[in-house]
Amino acid sequence: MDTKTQILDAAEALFAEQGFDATSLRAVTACAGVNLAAVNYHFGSKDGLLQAVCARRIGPVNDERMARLDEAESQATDRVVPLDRLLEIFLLPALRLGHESQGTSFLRVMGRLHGEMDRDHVRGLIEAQFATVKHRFVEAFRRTLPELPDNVLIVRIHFLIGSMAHTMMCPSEIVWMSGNKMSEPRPEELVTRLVAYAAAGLRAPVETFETVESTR
Amino acid sequence: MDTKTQILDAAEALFAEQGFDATSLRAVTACAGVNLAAVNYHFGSKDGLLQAVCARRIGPVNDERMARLDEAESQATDRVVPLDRLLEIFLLPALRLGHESQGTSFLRVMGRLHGEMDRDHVRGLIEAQFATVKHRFVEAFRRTLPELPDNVLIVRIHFLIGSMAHTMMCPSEIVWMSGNKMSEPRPEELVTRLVAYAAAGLRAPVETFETVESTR
DNA sequence: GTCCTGTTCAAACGTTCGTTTGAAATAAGC
DNA sequence: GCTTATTTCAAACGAACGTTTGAACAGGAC
Repeated sequence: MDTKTQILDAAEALFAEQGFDATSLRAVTACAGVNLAAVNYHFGSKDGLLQAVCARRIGPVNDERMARLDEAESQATDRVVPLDRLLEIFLLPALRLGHESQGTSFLRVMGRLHGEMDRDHVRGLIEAQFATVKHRFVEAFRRTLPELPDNVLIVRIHFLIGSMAHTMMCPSEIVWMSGNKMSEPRPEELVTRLVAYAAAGLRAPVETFETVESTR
Repeated sequence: MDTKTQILDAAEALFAEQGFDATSLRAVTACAGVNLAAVNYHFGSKDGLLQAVCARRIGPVNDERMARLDEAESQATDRVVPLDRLLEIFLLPALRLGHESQGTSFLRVMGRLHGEMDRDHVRGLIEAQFATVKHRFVEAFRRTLPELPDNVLIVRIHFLIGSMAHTMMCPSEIVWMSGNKMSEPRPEELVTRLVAYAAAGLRAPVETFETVESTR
């Protein structure tokens, strides 16, 4: 029983460091201090290991998101949750993983997987885990931003998820972009800043077109 | 001479489809219709091929960004380019690659590389290509948003780049998020929407803290 | 024609990978 | 305490990988 979690911890760390493809099962088992065959015995295959690594973290995060959303909607009138609160509910459980000792490196795994969504097994894994969360939050955003046309809302949520994924994946890029004058912000700061940034973006007036085409 | 570009085209397409690690040189050379050894002959190694694939597209994009920024700054008073114009200059050359026949798949390569920034050879490659662009645009953003503290500005630019990278990498996620009710937007529409969204986000009032901590 | 330079080719090299195997070790059931 | 079932282990398997090699081929220069 201990072997399984040892493998999961090692795999999580190594996947985060080097990516899924670049991490060999030999490296995982060596880092975990177990036999090479243990991965195939406990998880069936390397893909099965990836699935288990993800499920262990995503499940609780999405459960917390849903619970908080349920609570906020039940307290609100007409189930309309204010935008800032909605964003915080969506972002905080995910970004706060970085502070828990075990979940530190998982953020990078998730961010990385987001970038591999087009590979079939990864895509299926992600969509299965996030289908209900997506549905519930899109609905909630729609309720709190009723003036926004649906296609605009969807694209803007896509931008939001991009910022979130990018921040989860490579927060160190902030350091580089500041010319090494900043250190990596704490997750709470990132959430606060992203909530303010995305709330303003989501509330922006809907664009009138042709502003871009005319510059060509 | 033809062999080189045939390899570059094939590699670009396959890297975009499957990622760098998952693409074998045998697949590249088969797709290009050339001999396996041609890659090592013309590009030295698989990493060299990746570098060449990137350089071929990033160079012109960044050149165009710089040229447009130069032009806009010279026309503006005190070199202060309006925020919307600045965003458009930054985003359009990158996102418009998707419309050119040859560059279609390169967006995914770039987006993917953004997610692999922590692997040393990739990081070095990206930072070298983007160092001057980063510097110039951070300065330009700072001039047009002088009221924003530097650490806030940097983090918000990071959010912007996340939205851009995510949009370049997996625009099809928009289709999924809409429940297959939308089709993939054209690049011009994406730029217009992202400009409006990011401009509002960048202009948002600076956050007063403790709004998040208090909810724990 | 002869040399020289640049390019292509089939074949192989050595490594590393994910996975499998069958026996040894450990734990559990009764 | 013998018999199950479960878990570990060393070793190997076959496949796929990036890279190298050395011969074959091309086409100008002179």
